Amino acid sequence: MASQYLTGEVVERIGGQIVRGDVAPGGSLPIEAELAKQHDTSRTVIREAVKMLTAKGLVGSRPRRGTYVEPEHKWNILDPDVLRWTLQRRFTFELMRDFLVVREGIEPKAAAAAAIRQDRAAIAEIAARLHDMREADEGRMDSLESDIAFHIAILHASGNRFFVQFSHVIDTALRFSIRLTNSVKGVRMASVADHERIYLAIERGDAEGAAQAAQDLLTEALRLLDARALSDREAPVPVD
Amino acid sequence: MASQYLTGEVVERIGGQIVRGDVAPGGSLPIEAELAKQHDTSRTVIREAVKMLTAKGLVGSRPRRGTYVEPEHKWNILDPDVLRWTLQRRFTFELMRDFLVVREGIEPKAAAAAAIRQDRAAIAEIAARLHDMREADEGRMDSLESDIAFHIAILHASGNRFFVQFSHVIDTALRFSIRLTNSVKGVRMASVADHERIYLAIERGDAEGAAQAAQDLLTEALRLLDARALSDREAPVPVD
DNA sequence: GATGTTGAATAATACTATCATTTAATCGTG
DNA sequence: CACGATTAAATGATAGTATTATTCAACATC
Repeated sequence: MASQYLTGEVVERIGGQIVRGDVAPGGSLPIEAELAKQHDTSRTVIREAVKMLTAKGLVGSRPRRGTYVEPEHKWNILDPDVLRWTLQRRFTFELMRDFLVVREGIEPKAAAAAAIRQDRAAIAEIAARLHDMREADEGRMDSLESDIAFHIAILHASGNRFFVQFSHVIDTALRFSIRLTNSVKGVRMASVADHERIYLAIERGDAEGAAQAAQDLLTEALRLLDARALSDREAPVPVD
Repeated sequence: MASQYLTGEVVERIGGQIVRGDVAPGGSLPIEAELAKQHDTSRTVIREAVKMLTAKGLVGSRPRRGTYVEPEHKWNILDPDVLRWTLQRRFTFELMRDFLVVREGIEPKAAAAAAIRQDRAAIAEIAARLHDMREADEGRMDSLESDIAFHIAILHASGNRFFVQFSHVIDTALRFSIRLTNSVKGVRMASVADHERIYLAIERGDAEGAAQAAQDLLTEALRLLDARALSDREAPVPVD
């Protein structure tokens, strides 16, 4: 081996394995030398990979004890990588529901903040993404990407540093969320009109209206999710 | 050097410097060999430290280009370390306000979820933390710690995996937030009674009441913060 | 003159080997 | 059986070398 971005690949593999549950929290990974053999690489690369996983809260390591998986509550699930692994390997309706509840907390607040702040450039960006969504509706653009971009644009327009940072979380999770909700046959969950309501409220500085419109969109998504969860009971693991 | 957990110290130092703004986003850090000399250690340690900072989104590195600071929007500010550095070195009323708005999004939702879920063990934990707060009020316990523990307990009682993960963020940030709001002379911002209202609503399964009580507490905190921001204009940088 | 190609310099990436330190587990004693 | 000393296993740290991607500039080509 020596494929340049090798450390990243090892992080990806081991991180994925851990999140998938190959090693239970509290359990030990093989020792560094053994991991090096398993991944056909040197101990140095393994050490650097383990350090990255440590930074994400997935593992810890002490002399003699070895490298062990941390309890789940220490995992930094808001880290884009960890979140992606989690959604890829442990996708359930329950998790999706938890995520929608978080969005209910964040997005209406962000929309309201954007309406108050009136950052013209940022609002123009939202309009542009709305335009993309219309194009996508007629097949001239990617529907998933433009939908995500619209939601991200609102977070940016809020001017709240934490909301901006949430973009990564929302971005990663929406790729799964939207794919799921859209996959319900015959139902186009998030219509362009619904999104437009949010934009218009922000544009005219109507904080409450923006929050309400964002809330409505998510309430509807939750309703659909619950309906579907009831129909195909405990049917997880799609995507990718 | 050779102080055993050296890598962590180097991460702390370099991470702190970056967040403080010693190197502007886009700018380059010294080359690995130079960093090793500066921190009086080996290149290996520097490499492992840089990898950890990479995992937190603070830096990137490519052959020939060197190690460079990523634009701020790529920083994983929800990472406990990054958040702590940010609050330690860039503490402003604006940031504090942004954080309170996030809490407004999260905590009422978590309180409502806890009221619906009715996890008796988790609710007992909230009661215990409330009890600690009363003790603290009479000087028999640490006020900051018990206040934080109370809020964290609610997040756990929500049963929402993302809210639980938020504990780290809230925990880190509250250590600064509460210290600030409490430092306003003569004003005890978060009274035990206010917290008790939240607990009682959760306990009796009143989702809306719990959300409202949590919301009220935060609204009051915001009001106080704004009032203080007006009085001692642009006066940041306390704590630690 | 604009554009594309080649090649040398450079700085990071990857690997190997070795020593130091910490600490869990074991072994001997009292 | 308790408990301190010993041992050994695993990570932590260091030094040095080989490899490779990237940049930048010189050069050729259109």
